[in-house]
Amino acid sequence: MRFDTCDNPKFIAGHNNRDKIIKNKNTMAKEVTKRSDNYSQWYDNLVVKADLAERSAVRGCMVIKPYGYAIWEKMQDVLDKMFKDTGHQNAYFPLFIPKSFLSREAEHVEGFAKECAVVTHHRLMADPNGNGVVVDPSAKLEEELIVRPTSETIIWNTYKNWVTSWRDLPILCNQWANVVRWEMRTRLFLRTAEFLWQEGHTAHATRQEAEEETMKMVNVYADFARNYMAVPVVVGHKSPNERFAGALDTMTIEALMQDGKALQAGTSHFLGQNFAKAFDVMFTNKEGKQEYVWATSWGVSTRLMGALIMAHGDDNGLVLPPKLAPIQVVMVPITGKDEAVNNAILDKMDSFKKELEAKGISVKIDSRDTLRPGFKFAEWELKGVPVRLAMGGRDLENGTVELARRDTCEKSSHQQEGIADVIAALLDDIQSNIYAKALKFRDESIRKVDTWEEFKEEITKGGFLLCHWDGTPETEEKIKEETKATIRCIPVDSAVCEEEGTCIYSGKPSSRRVLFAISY
RNA sequence: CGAGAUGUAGCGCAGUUGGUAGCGCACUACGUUCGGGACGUAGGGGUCGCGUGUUCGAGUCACGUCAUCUCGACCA
Repeated sequence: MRFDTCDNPKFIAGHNNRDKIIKNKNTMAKEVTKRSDNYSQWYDNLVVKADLAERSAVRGCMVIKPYGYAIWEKMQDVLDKMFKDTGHQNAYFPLFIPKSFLSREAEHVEGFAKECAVVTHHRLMADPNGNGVVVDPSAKLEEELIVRPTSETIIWNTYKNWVTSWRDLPILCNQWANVVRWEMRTRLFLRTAEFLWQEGHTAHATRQEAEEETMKMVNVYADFARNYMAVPVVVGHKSPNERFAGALDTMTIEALMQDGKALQAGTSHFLGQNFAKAFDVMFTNKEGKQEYVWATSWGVSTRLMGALIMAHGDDNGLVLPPKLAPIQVVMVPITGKDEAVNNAILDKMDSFKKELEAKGISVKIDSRDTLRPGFKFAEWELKGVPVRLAMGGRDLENGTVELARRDTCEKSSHQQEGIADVIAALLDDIQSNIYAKALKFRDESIRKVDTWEEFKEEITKGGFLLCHWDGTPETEEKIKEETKATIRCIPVDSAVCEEEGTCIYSGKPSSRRVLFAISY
């Protein structure tokens, strides 16, 4: 485990009342847990304190607050464009699925049955005993409805009517939706009973085309994670044990969190003809023969929010990559008694704001006059705003401003002239810096391990272990039982993986290494 | 569903051998402040999770119940 702290002593130095600062530091220490003390608590704490989300009155369900939702919306905007650029269209399918649909595909039902919410009645009535309302027994549904845990079944039942000829293919649809999976234990963003996601569902005439689609979309996710979230990911295939229920192959992007645990951040499934057969979706091919359609599905969820928080956050709060930050620059005026000076500062800030907005940079001027600057600094750091600009009476005289970057907490003084260009460059630099930092951490956390003894020791330290595996589900299961570690993926892309060796657990021969970790 | 813990103001907590509820933060008003989480003064806010019992009297004791959290099993 490793944490980079950002406890800059400059924040304290020079203040004329050290006792007060220390007192306040203590107060904060109580409020915000440090990562090294308790990583889970730090995470939960941060999600709430940074105003991203909170627990709701409904068991296992969260309220995503405006600031958190704004980040999700930015993610949606980028992903939606990427989907459309790769030829997909949005559509919407029902929240409810007839219960019988779920059982059409045997593995699928087995995978999801345990976590489905079921609608049994369509009406309530006043309780005859006077205790509020009860279900109206006469309103029992003929066929019960499942609240979708994922939409393959309802969608493939629909696609049946959309496809008759090879000319109708491919179908490339995506939907933005909520789904419900009744989990035993929940954590904000990482695992909630209801969550938001997108699910792409495509239908193809050939196996090859569907396999290419599966690969294409996992690469879209990897691209998004790396270039927008600034989170490095490993792309690979899931082992049969970890595969999506009903898929022939599941591809995944795996990210590493700062506590050394892995997080599955997105998946893309090659479904073969399983759902086409279950829902009887056939087409006439160019040769005039009847054939089952080939399918894929792929999704990312609000879990990405969790990945974002855990990949970059520090003991001062959230650290947002500029490309996804709802507010990229916050301006804090340092005001005093002189109203003329205060107004001049705010006027300057307004002009900076216009310049920045012309460059497509989002800016907030924090002109709340009942709060002191120090409080605002701390608050915007907690919320992860990439760049802060502060300006007071002295700056006004000198023609300068102070810039602070969230990723390193470094402060610097700049001339007002050309400040928009400086900030634009700084945002780019922050984006690449936090990626570089996360990449360095991730790369340093990948180790090759060749003996079982070493494996048991190393896995407790967190990170990814590259090991030989004999390819059997039994061995994977044993390793999981003894160490809690699972195969996160069989990496597609790594030259280091492809070498002969012997399975770490069984000693049987293996032709390539796979990636193990303890995961969320 | 197995093991453990906790429910007292919006949040975090204290509350002694049972005697009628308090602290910090937050909140409201006014004033002084404002370059790293300000200070003063004055305020407001509670079915002590719920129920039953013991008692003259229950936040406190007993039994029951509900909820939440942590750790397991399950999962994007």
